[in-house]
Amino acid sequence: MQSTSTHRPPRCLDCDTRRHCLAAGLDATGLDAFEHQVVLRRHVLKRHQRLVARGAPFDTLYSVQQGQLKTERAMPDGSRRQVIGFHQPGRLLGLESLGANSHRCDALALCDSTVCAISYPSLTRMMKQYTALTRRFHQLVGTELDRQQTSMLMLGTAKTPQRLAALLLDLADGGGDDGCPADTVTLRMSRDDIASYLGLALESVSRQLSQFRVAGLLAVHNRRIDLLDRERLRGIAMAG
Amino acid sequence: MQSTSTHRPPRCLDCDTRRHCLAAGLDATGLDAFEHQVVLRRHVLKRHQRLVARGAPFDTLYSVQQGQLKTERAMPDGSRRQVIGFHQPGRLLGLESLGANSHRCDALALCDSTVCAISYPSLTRMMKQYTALTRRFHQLVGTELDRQQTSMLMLGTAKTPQRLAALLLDLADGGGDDGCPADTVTLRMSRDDIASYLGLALESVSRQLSQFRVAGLLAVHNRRIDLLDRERLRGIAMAG
DNA sequence: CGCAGCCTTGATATTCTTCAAGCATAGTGG
DNA sequence: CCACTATGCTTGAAGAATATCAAGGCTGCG
Repeated sequence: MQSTSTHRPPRCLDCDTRRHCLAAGLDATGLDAFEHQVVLRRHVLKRHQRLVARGAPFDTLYSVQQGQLKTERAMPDGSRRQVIGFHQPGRLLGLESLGANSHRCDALALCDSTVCAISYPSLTRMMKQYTALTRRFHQLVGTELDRQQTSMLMLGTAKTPQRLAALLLDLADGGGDDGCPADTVTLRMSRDDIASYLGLALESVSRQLSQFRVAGLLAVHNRRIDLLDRERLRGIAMAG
Repeated sequence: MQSTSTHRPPRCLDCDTRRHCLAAGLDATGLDAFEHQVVLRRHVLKRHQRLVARGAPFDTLYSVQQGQLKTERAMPDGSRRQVIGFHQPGRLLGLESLGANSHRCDALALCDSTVCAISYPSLTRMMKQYTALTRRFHQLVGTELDRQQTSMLMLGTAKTPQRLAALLLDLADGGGDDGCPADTVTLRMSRDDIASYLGLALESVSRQLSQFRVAGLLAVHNRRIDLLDRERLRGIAMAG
């Protein structure tokens, strides 16, 4: 972890993403305990700043409060990197390290972001008492596994158009600040990141975007994408 | 879940895989509580028998005691299936459903197997009291996420030879009944299953096995594979 | 204004899939 | 016990999808 501002953004009670985060479902007392015993601090990250480095000792999970991050993973020998996930507010980072002593992924901010550092030992302690917290934690873990399996399914069986359409729709859902689908998606990541995540060459991503544009499915303005025909995109994402 | 024998195979105390399963690390008292309060029953499965059907209400996890199972996943519309994982003794099934009300995967026995059904509500209750159990559960969850991310990395970035070499070495590790690497691997799954898991056509798997054979890396006797040159296989799995 | 990074597009090369045929194996019933 | 059949596996040839190589354009920042 690298140096970050020590400024403390919204406390749990005032936090916009409380509804979706690990603390969701806690009452006022619980929320207070969570904030003081479990949340170690809040990190304010600048674009491209690293939050977690692979190999760092694991005792902290991270909850995205604002912004967006990517997690990356490399082969043991360093060859072949891949983006494993894009993380929007409410998602938990570091879960794949629960079985190890050290973090298994790098995590980097795609835009200016804030992240809550969560003490894993303290979380464990607090879960003994707060069933709602345990339930929520397990929910997030399950969702994460589910999401990854969906990614595996994409990487294993889907062609380029399906992969890209699915990602765009994914980013659009929950991309609206209200958590609702938005008709315009701002890509916070480079074409390179997208390609890596989808298991494609970056040129393929570029070409596919152009094809979607020509087909009238969307409009491309740099990293802003206007979804013009959600229905057809959804059809492509599902069945090709 | 389909009908299974009601015979109860090894109790926890006598179980060979206790060392690797969810109950690892529990003392005698804990083990007793685990067996009586958390383990609902043990399923004896015949080859090809289904343990879990996608969509079944979720309140049970499964721990593999003996044998091997595969989990499969399909697109919502049913097109495109993929094998998500092969599960050997000690592994937990159903974790991806923790965030949902219903199971998200199918699970099928690849050979005659026994599986412990674990009540998720009871497990949650018992974890409040037994820290070691919580720790172990989180460890298994983390390992599962880690494993899946490694699969994503393979599916996204690796060529055919790398994928297959990595799988063979994976199956060899822990394939020995003592949990140690074995020099001969018995594939419990079809070429089709392997291909699906690796995101390839089954013909590609077959061809690649032949190439490995010609190169003197292994010998193929149906589903029994003798690994003749682990080192070179490992090199291929890592860097191609 | 100009540089640097990012993105698009085109041409070519490669990998993998698909289609098709034949072989081997394990299981079945005579 | 043996022949028979279904299933799974291997191999070959053709074709499709995608990567790679190469060049040029756009954009945002200094």
